Amino acid sequence: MLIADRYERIVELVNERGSIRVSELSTLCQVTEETIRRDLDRLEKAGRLLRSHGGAVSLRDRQPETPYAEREIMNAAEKQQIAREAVMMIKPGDRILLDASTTAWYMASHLPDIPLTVLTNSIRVAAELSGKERIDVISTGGQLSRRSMSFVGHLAERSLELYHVDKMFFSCKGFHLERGASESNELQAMVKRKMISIAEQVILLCDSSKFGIQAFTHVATTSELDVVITDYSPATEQLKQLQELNIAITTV
Amino acid sequence: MLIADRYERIVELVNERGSIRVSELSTLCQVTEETIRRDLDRLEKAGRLLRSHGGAVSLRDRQPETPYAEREIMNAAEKQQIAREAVMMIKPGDRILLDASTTAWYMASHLPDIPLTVLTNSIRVAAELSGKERIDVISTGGQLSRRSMSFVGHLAERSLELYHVDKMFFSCKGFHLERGASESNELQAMVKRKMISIAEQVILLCDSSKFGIQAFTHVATTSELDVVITDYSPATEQLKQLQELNIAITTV
DNA sequence: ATCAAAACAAACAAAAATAAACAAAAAAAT
DNA sequence: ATTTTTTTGTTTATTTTTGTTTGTTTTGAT
Repeated sequence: MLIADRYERIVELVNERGSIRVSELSTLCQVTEETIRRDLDRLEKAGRLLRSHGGAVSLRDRQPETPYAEREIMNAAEKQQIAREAVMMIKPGDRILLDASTTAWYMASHLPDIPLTVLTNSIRVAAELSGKERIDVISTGGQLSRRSMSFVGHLAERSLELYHVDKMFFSCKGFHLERGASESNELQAMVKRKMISIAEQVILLCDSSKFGIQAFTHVATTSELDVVITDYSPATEQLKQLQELNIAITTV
Repeated sequence: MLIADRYERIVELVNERGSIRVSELSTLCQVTEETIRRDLDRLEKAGRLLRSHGGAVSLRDRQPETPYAEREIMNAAEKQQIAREAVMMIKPGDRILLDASTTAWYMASHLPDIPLTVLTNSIRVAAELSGKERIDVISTGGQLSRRSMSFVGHLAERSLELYHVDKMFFSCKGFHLERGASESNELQAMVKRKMISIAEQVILLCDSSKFGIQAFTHVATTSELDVVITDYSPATEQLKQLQELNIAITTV
């Protein structure tokens, strides 16, 4: 069994039963208790369960039910999956950039509390990360955009110019293989374009609802992307196209 | 049963019945009374119930409506009064600056939804104002300061340099007639000094707990202030001093 | 006020769980 | 093919939990 499969199995079991002992997981997964303990440590850091002496407890039922605003979010489960996958790309010490998308917000909530520098224009991301002490959070500032609870405009772009980051994680309204990533709002698009220009590696978080869509404003050509994380399974033809552009695609 | 499960069970039982005896919990959970006592100590420390001789009582229904963080705020009523008074100084079309103090946050919540431009380094102020559509909100951005949920540092100061405002409303740790306004945190102090430099009119929001106090870092000399709003009644001598410096004082 | 029962706190010891260190095996990177 | 990294199991401390014992404090009835 793959290690990731075991992780999934453990989380599943914990959520199913509410709580479970290390010893039980050990026999169920056919690995020693030590291994299970190490797994639980990681899963706890990843925010997928809670450790307790002797075993682990589920986060479900305990965490406040998803707030009103969140229930309306499209493809929430897929976005969460994409966010989890994206978090796995992050190493301690990384300087990363998160945009004001829902998926980036999910990423923030799944980020382990490790030394990191996070630059963002999202209030929600900043607020979420305020609870993680080891993470250095920097906000771009700028004009408040109510709809996305983020900062845009000249000041936001100007602030971004001061920095350089290892990885940028962002989402958009639409993603089209030939036409690239696009956004419905001009101000948001401008901020994202600036973000791309200061990032070493550009990672698009793209749930299936965005595939094949072209929105109002151009944000990035496909070749500007380095990685696409998605729950959509592209056709063989499309995969070849991405390969030719040297873009890694991760399907969750 | 896992320890965490027992904790949950205890809290649940306490909340269900309002109160419960150690002996009863002991038989229900199948552990000795000593263990229950230790559990109750921890749960009380975690703020999940209240200890009492012989057992524990629920916190439910006892909780005040103001959230936990707000309960700890010193002189909350006075600060609210000061905030209301300060809001009365604001005219439609004003460009104002709010710092990251509790009083400024209260001001934000009392601001009417009129055409205004508000510049701030506080996340709470920005979030509060996101509900008022006619107000243009601009955040400075910068490094996140967890304690005050605000932005500080070079970027915050740099952003401020781009603007000029009619009125700045701020608070501080201490205010001393001879020594001026002071702050305990150097980074916050630097931001506030910068704020003062870009404001036409400087208004200090000063509840009585701050009067006569001198904190670590200097923020502003008394003569830099234009208005002081306070719930403290200064002595005639002090009033004369303020008058000589041409500083208006409003006592709420 | 006095006293006995109940409740508690502190100290200790045994058991369970965990953490740390190390080496072997497996997987990934070069 | 090799080196490096990651994962895993094993062994050995260390910590946490729990029950027990002993002495102290609180409570409520006399």
